[in-house]
Amino acid sequence: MAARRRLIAHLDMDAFYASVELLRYPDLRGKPVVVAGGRRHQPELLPDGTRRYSLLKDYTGRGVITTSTYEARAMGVFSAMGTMKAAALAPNAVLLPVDFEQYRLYSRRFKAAVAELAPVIEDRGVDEIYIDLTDVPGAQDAVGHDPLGGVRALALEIKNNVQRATGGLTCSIGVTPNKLLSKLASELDKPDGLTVLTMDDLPTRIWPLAARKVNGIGPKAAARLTDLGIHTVGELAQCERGWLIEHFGRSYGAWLNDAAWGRDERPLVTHGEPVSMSHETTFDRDLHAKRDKTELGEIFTQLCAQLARDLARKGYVAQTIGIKLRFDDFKIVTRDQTLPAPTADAATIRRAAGECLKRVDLSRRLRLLGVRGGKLMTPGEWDARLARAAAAASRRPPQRRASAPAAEEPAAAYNLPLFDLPD
DNA sequence: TCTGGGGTCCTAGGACCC
DNA sequence: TCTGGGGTCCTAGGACCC
Repeated sequence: MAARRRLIAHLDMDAFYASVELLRYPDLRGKPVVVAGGRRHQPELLPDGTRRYSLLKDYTGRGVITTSTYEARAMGVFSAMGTMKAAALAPNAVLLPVDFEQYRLYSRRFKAAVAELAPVIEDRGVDEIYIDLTDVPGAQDAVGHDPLGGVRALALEIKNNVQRATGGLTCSIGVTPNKLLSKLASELDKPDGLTVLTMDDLPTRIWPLAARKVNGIGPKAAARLTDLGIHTVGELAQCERGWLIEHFGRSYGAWLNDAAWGRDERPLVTHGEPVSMSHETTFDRDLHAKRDKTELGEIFTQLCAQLARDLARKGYVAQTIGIKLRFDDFKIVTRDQTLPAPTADAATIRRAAGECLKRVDLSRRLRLLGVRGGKLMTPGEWDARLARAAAAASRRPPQRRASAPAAEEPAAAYNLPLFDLPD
């Protein structure tokens, strides 16, 4: 009896946002299409029933490309690229606005389709998931001379189910013994791909890849590796563990060594509570705290109101309120403040965020402003915490009891925030 | 042609308590 | 009076990911 092997899949939807858009605009199929932020490029329905689309060359603004179709990618247009730069490369590509509601709808559909066949799923965002196939019936079976035939058939079935449930969307799947390798494998045969690897395939399939492809090696680490003469995963694997630890620290150095050798025992995380919620916006032009005070104040208040709405809608309160600023030189500054009690109230959030803002030097012009709520909990969790604290206090001698924090300080205790609330 | 918005996790220093 | 650890929370920044 062969030992059970760990079978972890990574499923990645192909050009997800763009593909969802093509479902409702089938006339765009085969054309270079990009999805990018902004509301000013909604397709226009003409009297004769046809649509007029915005083109990339008509775009002005500071947005970036969110997704592009494979036709647009062939012209050098990729996600995270500045939209103005993309327009220079593909001026006649069709430009569509993002519609997260629609993507979330299709996200739920494809995940449900996977769950019908394999219920152990880790959510990794709107367009990708990990799936544990280890204990799915048939996954461990050999088919003919192929010891991985069973899992190959299962993965194909998952792909078909996704396509059927979404009206034709394709995905790419990698199956390997762990999450790290599967994430790499799912990219090897994109789009509409399936790649099944074992540890034996490491030297031929993984080691030739750029180190930057590894999930966890970002632009900074990749640049440092390049400076050290390391470009591929294979070159990284040839580095001594101790040498990597010297250069990258105990934790990250050891991880780099493990990653290059395909070692990763992380389990799937099938549930999770949010840690923070935030809203931020990049202005059309850089704003100055004094000269553009009114405009900034309105945006600031709106961001707080949006955060409050989101918290309430999802049933959370936040005890830490923070702000994020990006200056015209792209430097980012954050400030935050933990409140005596959590809140989802717009005015309370606004007041706390205003306090944070007063601790920042605002002589430079601002490019971005954001508001964040952290230390999230449900109102019930907070009540339970208060009850526990009260019970503990009653068990202590009275002279040692700490004075309970005021639920909310009187408004007069706060100085006027720099960006005044409009009346 | 400059670079979005939503997140998570890690590190590190200082405060504060035992 | 001096010294010292451990543990936890708060804050700021930064890397990374989708």
